[in-house]
This record gives sequence, C-alpha cells and structure tokens, in this order.
Amino acid sequence: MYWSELFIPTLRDDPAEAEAVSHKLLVRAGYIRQLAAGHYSMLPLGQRVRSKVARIIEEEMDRIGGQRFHLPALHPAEIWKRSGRWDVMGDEMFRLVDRKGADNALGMTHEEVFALLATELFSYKDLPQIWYQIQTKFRDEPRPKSGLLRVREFTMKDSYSLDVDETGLGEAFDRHHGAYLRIFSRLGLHVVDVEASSGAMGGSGSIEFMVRSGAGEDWIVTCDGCDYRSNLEKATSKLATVEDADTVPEPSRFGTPDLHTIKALAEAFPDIAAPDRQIKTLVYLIDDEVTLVLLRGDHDLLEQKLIDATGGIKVRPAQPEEIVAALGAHPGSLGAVGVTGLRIVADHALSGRRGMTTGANTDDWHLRDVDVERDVAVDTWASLRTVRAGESCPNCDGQLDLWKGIEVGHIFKLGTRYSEAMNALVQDESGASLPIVMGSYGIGVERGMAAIVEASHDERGIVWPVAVAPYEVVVTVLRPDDEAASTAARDVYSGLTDAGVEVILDDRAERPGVKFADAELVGFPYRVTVGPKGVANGVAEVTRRAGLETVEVALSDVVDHIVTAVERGRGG
RNA sequence: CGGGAUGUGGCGCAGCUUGGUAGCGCACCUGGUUUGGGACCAGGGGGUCGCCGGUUCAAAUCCGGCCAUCCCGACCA
Repeated sequence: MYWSELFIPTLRDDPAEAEAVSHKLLVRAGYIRQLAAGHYSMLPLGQRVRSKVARIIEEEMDRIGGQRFHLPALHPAEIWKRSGRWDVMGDEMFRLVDRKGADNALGMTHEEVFALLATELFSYKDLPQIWYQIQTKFRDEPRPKSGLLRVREFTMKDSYSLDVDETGLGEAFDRHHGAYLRIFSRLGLHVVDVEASSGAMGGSGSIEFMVRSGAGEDWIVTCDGCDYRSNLEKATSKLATVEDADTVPEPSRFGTPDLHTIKALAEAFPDIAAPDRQIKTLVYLIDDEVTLVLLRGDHDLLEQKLIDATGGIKVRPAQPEEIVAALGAHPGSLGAVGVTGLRIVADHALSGRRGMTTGANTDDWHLRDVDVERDVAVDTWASLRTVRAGESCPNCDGQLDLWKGIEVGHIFKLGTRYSEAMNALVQDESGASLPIVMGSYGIGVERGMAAIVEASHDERGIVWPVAVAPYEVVVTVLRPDDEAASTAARDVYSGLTDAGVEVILDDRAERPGVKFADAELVGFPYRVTVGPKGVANGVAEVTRRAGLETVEVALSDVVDHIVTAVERGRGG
C-alpha cells in the first residue's frame, strides 16, 4: 500500500482528554477515534492490528480443538431470566424494548446462548466440546476510561468448555490455560497468571492473566520467595501472631465520649485498645439483609471478599439510619457482642482472639475483655481483609509485593449453573441424565491491543511486535521526486510484497523528518530508508523500531534481509 | 452513583474577570523556494463558541437548566 493513498490521520499533539499512554498513542498515531465514552471507531491501522490479534487467538483456540461460532449480540430477555442473571447483571446490561414491547438485552457474555445450544447434546459420547466465538460485547460500564482499556463496546473471544464431569472440566481448563499463555506470548505480552475472584460469573475457580502496568486497574500480589501470586481480591497473607491473655473476665463497659474512630480510641486507651486489639464492626446490607462484618481494628475490608464469602448480589454499606435501627447506636460505638438475629461475618484474623475491645452498641460506650469465640456469635468465618505489601507470604517465608496490572484474560470453572438453568443435560453410561459441566474463558481483543501499547512504546511512539503490527515494514522514500530514489524504493517495495511481507511505501511529498516521526509514532517494526545518496552508492538503511538501531544494507540484499528479520519476528 | 475539572474550525489552545468586530499555533488548499529528523515566504478556505432558555439595544462572555467528555473513588474482558 502507498501511504499517500491511505487514511492514517496522525496528530502532532496528544489529545487533551487522554491520560493513559496507550490511549494517547493509539489516537495520535491514527489507530482509533472516540465516538462516545467507551465507544471507539477502529481506523484502518487499528482494524489491522485488531484482526491480527484476533487471528492469533483463533489459531490457538483451534489448536486446542475449539470450534468457532458466531452468536447474536441481541438476546431475548427470557434466556437471561432463566439463568437468573436478568436481575443479577443490573445496570451493567444494556436493555431495550422492541416494537412488540418485548424486553431484550445486548449480550455482555454468552453462557446462556451457548448453554441453550448445548441442549442438542444428548450423550456423554458427544463430550467434550470447546465452543468459542470472537464477537462484540456490550457492557454499560459506570465509568469507561483509558481509551481501549475499559470500554462499553468491545470484542471478546469467549469460549465455553462442555464436559461430563469435573475431571473433564479440569482438563479443558488446563488446556485453555496453556492456550492463553501461548496467545499472550505470541502477542508479545508478559502475563502473570493469578488466582482470582469469580465475581458475577459464579463457579469454583478462576485464573486471571495480568500484564504489569501502571495503567492497570487491578492490584496483584506476588511473593518474592515462591510462585504465590493472586489478585488482591483473593490474596491472603501470614500475619504475625498477637499474644493474648489465656483467660479474660466477662466483657465490661467503659465510657468513651467523643471517641468514634479506631485511632482515637487507641490513643486514649493504649493498653487495652491498640488497633490490633480492637474489633472493627462494619454494617452491610447484603441482599437487603443486615449483616455485621468484623475485622481487626488495623485491617481494611475488601468488599469483593465479602461478596464471595456470602454469595451476596446486592452488597452495600448500611446507611447511618439503618445502622441505628439495627443496633441502637451510631458508627463509632458499634459491636457484635451479644447480638442475635443478625448475620455476623468475621475475618480469620479475629479467630481465637481474647481481650479485645469493641463498641458496646450504646453511643459513647465500648466493651473491653471481649473473647471473640466466647462472646460473639459468628456465623461465617472468612478472609475479608485487604492484604498489604510487605506482609508474609501464606505459603513460604517470603515477602509479598503489590503491583498494578491490566486484566487481559480470565478463565472460569463454571460448573453446572448454566447447564441446569438451560436444561443442557447428557446421559451417562448408566442412562442417568447429568447437567453438562461448563467452563468459560474470555480475552478482550482491544484491551489486549492497548496492553501491548502500554507495555511496548517509547517517547517517540508505539513499538509493535512483528506479529501484530499493522504493517511489518515501511519503505521511506526520502525524495519521491528523485527518479532514482523513487524507482529503487518501488523495487524494494514490490520485492517485499512478492516475498509476502506486509509493507507500506511512504511516497508522500513530505520532508524526511515528518516521515521518520510518523513511522516511529505509528510503530512499524522495520523501516527501510531509501534516498538519492544511498541509491547512488547502491545501499539503503534498515532501522529496527525497537531500539532504533540502523544498519546499511546493499539494495540488492534488502529484501532478503527484511524477510529474514520479519520471519524471525512473526513467531512472537 | 458521590467528588473534581472541561466544553471555542480536524488537533492543541487564547479570548470570558470588565458584554459590542471570534483569534493564535498545527493541519488543509494555491503558488514559489526548499529536501536525511516535525522547513520557509506569499496568498487562501473552514467555526451553530456543547444545547435550551433568560437578562440586555447587544451574549463565546452574565444568570438558570440540561447534555457531553475527562480525572479521582464503589464495578469488569
């Protein structure tokens, strides 16, 4: 292709609205344009990268036996009602009413539709199956941001494994795990696979694939001593033990006027109310049920852990009035001692603790000498607290590190929730009907693109890996009006084209500086520079985008030189 | 949804305090000179000043409402 004929609208300035590097560069280099918050048009260069990413995903899915489908994006409400997710998904699902007055939704994921198709599987002999598609998803994100990193409309490769039992699911899960590692490696992404929360998907286990980046929105915990790694939402750590007295008397009240925070109480009563000696009592409404959430005074709740521990769908902190109605006191004087009739969820760090201090459920009064197991009717023990950097690894003596990552993929063991809802059953050897055991696996295509840019750029622009670059090579003619240079450049161009290299000829009537700057901004992996002086000497220059080192190559060898380099790069 | 900010040719911005003629840089068009790191000269085209309403002889500018976008917190590929 000739650059002079293409639509590559590069900009000299960063768009004012962009913050994330990938957002700035993809807009500036002419890959994308925003239509609305969270909706981006893919320009020709963007579309080329997008389809290359999708192609790599497709190849690796096919390699593990995946069969590609294409499902509707618009779904009748009925299937979502059957799975129960019509209500669960809340405002995140785009909903619309058609001319008949029927409710519809734009698909945010496709478990329901695939499970429905799986009702045409009848025998265990039909399993296993891996089904997938690469398709547009719609999610009414409360806050789209950072260009392609978080949007409301995006392309997802979503696959679904169908197995007769948990063992089969485990195998399909592992195969996807391997395929995902290969995909991200081919995309040039260094991913870390971490334990993760399953969130609204449900199921028994999930792994996320994270790319380390300051633009990421997830916190990842890794150990410096072993291979422990986890999303913060799932992470645990070993805590230093706190020495408590062997026995403590019955709890007793003491006045604490105007002491409404952990810190204030600790300062006023340092010997009995150090933060790690207090019980923090939070009040939550979990599916409209008032629930007390107990943590050690110096710990912070991680809400997703509470959701995972309770299976709640609608989870929110209680309003002050609701708290007073439930406990008879205001925040700052709350506690769980003697409370009956309310669900109590407590963090493991409180287990076995004695001599604790907590609110007395009377304003301005606290209780001391609390023995958690003796005095509090805990219904559920769970890991609820937020792990902090520097704490000890749960599996070894190492220290935990905390960093931000971009979630580029997520795989879930779903189980039978959707197959049961859709009545997707198969008969086993004995003739008994069993629900198909499902897994679900997702990769965000455009987010993957953005993650590559986040991870691979310099001050001049994008540095694409060969495997996903919109074109592999740009041939830059320094003087298109010089016949010798122009002819030599066209020869290189057609030689590369004939050799199957994706090449673009920068034949624009621009000065060299403009062409170099654009080539580097756009990020072609290789540049062949052809100018009158070089041509007179029978040479061109080859510049690798990563590192920008330049070598002089005889014109007669340029095609071979590039073909070798590009072929090495294509494998990822 | 809570908090903060912004909306002026395609992009980046000034003008608004103190109402009256909409301006600069880049990009674009024409001609010329230039040509190995975002050239120069001359001429030129393009703007409902986010939208609606109000105040006023007169509104980009003042007032009210709405909308949109971005950033920070609660959600996710």
